[in-house]
Amino acid sequence: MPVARPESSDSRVIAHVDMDCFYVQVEQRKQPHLRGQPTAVVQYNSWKGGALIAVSYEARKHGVKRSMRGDEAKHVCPQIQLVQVPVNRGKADLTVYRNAGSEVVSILARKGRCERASIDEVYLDLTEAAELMLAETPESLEAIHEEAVKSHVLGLDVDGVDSRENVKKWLIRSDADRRDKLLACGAVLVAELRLQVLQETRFTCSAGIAHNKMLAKLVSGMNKPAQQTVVPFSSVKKLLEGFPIKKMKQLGGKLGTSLQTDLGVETVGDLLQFPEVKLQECYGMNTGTWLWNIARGINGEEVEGRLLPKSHGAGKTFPGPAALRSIPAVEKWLNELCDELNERLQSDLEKNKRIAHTLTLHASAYKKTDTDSHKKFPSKSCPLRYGTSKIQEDALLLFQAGLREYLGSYQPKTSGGPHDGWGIIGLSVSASKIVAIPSGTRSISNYFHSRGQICSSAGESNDRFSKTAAPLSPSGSESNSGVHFAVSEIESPHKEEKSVHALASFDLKENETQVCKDKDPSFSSTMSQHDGFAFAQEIVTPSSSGTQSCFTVNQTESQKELSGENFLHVRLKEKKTSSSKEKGTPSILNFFQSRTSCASPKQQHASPFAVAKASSSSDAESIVNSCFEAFKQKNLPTKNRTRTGTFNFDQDEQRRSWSYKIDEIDHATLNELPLEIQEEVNVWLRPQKRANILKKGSSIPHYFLPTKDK
DNA sequence: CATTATGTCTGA
DNA sequence: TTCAGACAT
Repeated sequence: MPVARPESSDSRVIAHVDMDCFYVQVEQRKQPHLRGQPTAVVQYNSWKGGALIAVSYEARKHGVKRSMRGDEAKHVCPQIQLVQVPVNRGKADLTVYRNAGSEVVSILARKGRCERASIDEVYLDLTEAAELMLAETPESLEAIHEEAVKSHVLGLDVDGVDSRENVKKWLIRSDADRRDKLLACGAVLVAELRLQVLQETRFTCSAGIAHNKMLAKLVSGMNKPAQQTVVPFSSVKKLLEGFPIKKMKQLGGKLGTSLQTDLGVETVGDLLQFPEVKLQECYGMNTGTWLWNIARGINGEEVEGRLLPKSHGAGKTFPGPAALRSIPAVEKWLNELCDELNERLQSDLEKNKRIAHTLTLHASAYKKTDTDSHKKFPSKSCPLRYGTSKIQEDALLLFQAGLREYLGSYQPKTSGGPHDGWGIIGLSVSASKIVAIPSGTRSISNYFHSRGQICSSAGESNDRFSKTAAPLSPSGSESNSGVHFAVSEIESPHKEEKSVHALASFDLKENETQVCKDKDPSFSSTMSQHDGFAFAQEIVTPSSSGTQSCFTVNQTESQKELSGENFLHVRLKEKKTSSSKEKGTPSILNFFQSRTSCASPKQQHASPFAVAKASSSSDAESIVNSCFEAFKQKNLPTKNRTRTGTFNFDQDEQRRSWSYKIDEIDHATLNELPLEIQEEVNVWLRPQKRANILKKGSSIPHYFLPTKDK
């Protein structure tokens, strides 16, 4: 349920950035000939052409919709290009999209706190940057970004015909409410970011800019693709009063339906008439207050500074006849899933220096013969031990524990034989409680050094753990440095039995635990062992993943380089030449359109690409590709440079300031250290309790107080 | 037999 | 803490 957060006066500048049909764009970048074509990304081609999970805007024009089958889509739009999601280990593999999402995040995080909301969406808190812009350049907003001028400003465009002149006037209006000015700055900042995303990734996105997350999210999709929408303070009420309640985030499900059927609420405006207490009675304290606030455009949720996912999961469904009906079949697929999970954990460890602490198995099942076939297959979790085979082993144990519980006491003795009347419809394994390995140096480091116990390779002490590093997922070209444990020792069977096996926190009943013990003698190891060192196994195995590059470049510097090459202007001054563009065909789209025009002689000089392409190719796409490659090469060497103004780190990580380097610690010898130090180490490796900071009792200036109004 | 695969968050 | 369930893309 949504939680109502107390709110301070909202002059924040919040943006929600949403990639346009993201998976399609990823595929189109890979196969440029698909650009501009009706395209959809589909997974599992075999059954009815597979399920569409992303649809290009060209295809949407032809009536193609997500949730269509590939066959349906072909029927509606015969020319449609269907691209399959990559399949690995017999299952869909979304790695390329995750990595592409990380590329985008690393760019969007440049100007303020950034929260990765999903694989293709982020929230930004640009308040500080906007305030700075307002303070530093009082009238210099004259140099309005070309893209910002094409913002849609709600309330400004009566009938959707807000000329860009009007928008420009609004953006630089000197008599404006301070909040509007801040939003105007936000619009400029977001426009710049979107352009940077386009330049550096070739992906377009849309955005909403408002005073809180809810409003920003609400409008980010209002003008798609490749456009942005601003919600001035003064237009909030009108925006919300007619807005369908079910389309509000969080209200698309049962709660929204209840609002409709039980309270007769169809629009957000309808909600205004209900007293807070009434809503609280119906839906509880938190949800009630949240609803009351939402109706008034109030939403105090903070943008969390988080660029990385909190968990990793790998799963697959086995619909109908594909259901798994034997333990060996389950084991086979579990192994595949765990293998993928392990690969992603390895990658996270290497790239982001993070360690997951909990392994969870989810499954869904049916029982043929049984009456209570509605019973859910229980999820089970246990401490996570690194290493494919360990994960596989533990996952299978979890599954078996779950299965026993699921089947209850009455199971045929012939259990294990094929077809016992049960079937597994879905399987997934996930890793959670991921914590960053802290950075810095400390006395412990000295301790090891003074004892000559250095285990990391000499000069490889890394800055990557420090705050200046940008631990973002796809950074494939990174050297395999960073974590240097004495793996050989830890991995020896001897050590393994001694200190690594740990499945203590199985939440099983006594008899179930007993069964597990039968299969795993080390089952009774303790939690603390797990917390400390279980992860150390197999982590050095070089990961074969990560082929994508991460373009984290110094912004100003790349701008120079770019403009020097006339690749694209980032901060454009007033440009009178390109004024013919309509709202519906935003100029950011011209990034690609102009490419096309590259091929046409008459417009060549007008295209930024004309300079770089050297007229060597007649293929517009290849021209752009070569431009892009040139850009990459120019900027890649700088990618590890410190960036200013970034917010790349988990708060946990930021709070702690350690003065040792964890990668210099020989974990195999940790057990022999003074207990004091052992405990300290354990603390870093244990998930940190998150401080529960709720701003209680702060004043709540409301957009539309029933009493004060407005 | 079919929105798949993944993710976040809250309440119990 | 763990697990179930809601919600989202």
